[in-house]
Amino acid sequence: MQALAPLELRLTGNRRSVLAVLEQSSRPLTVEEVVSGSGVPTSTAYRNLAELVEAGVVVRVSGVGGGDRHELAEQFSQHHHHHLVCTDCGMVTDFDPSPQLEKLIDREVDALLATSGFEITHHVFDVRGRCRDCVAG
Amino acid sequence: MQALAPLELRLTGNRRSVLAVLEQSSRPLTVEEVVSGSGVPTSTAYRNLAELVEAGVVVRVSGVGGGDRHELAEQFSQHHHHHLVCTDCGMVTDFDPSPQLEKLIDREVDALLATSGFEITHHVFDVRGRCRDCVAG
DNA sequence: TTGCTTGCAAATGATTTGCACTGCT
DNA sequence: AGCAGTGCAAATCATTTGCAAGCAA
Repeated sequence: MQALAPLELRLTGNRRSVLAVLEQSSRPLTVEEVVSGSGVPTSTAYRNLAELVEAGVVVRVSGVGGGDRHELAEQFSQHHHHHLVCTDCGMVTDFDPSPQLEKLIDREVDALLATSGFEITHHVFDVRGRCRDCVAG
Repeated sequence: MQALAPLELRLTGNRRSVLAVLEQSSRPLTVEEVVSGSGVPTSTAYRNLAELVEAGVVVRVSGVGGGDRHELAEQFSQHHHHHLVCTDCGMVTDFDPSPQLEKLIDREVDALLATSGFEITHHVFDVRGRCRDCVAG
């Protein structure tokens, strides 16, 4: 993770820890999960995550209650993906989209770009439902 | 809006007001907007919105900070649609998806249904960027 | 009448901030 | 050295809840 160098952020031990936790996760994490996974104090975790989001290294994923979740921006993680969100417990899992769907989405986004006046940066395709555990429990 | 009859919710003046505000809006509203638009006290607005979400009449849309937004469920509003979210000011606008995209999304969702163990209820396709005002401002 | 609803104020829980201290570069 | 970064505790903000009084069915 060399991402911080070109930005105005020092690569401190705390930030290293926060990024390491996000890097090792296959799903977006809540602040609480980042704190317990990294050992970084809560207030610093909030501050670091906010800075990293601001810098574009991390993205906030809004789940369903229980606070926002965070993951590495796609350019710093392995690949483009989408989210499977449990509307019951709030758990978020990553999944890969089909190339065909992505292509069509890109086309749709281009059309919106032309008509909406929005400066479009990215898209979110979330699928929602109840996860295996919640269905069972 | 006859939606409440079959549910276990009384059609009170407050709920009527809350639903009226949502009905008249072309975009999802924050709790604060619902409160100022309906005159219903904040605590009651929160309670009503939660009940309506529970009953499936209203859906919560997670924007970008500034609290969740709410809109009528698609079966009670005009049509299926998606959201254009401004990552700067949090504004959410509705837009119509292409039928072609919807078809492909449905197919993708079917595939996930088979592999994920999730009981899938619906999908969210959001496009994010900066709105005309924020780009200008 | 009956019990769901309401409104206020107090409680909660997540997130933010002031400030003095620490440690990166 | 110099200033960004840190940690604690206090402050803030959205949201939730207890409880007595009000209203729909």
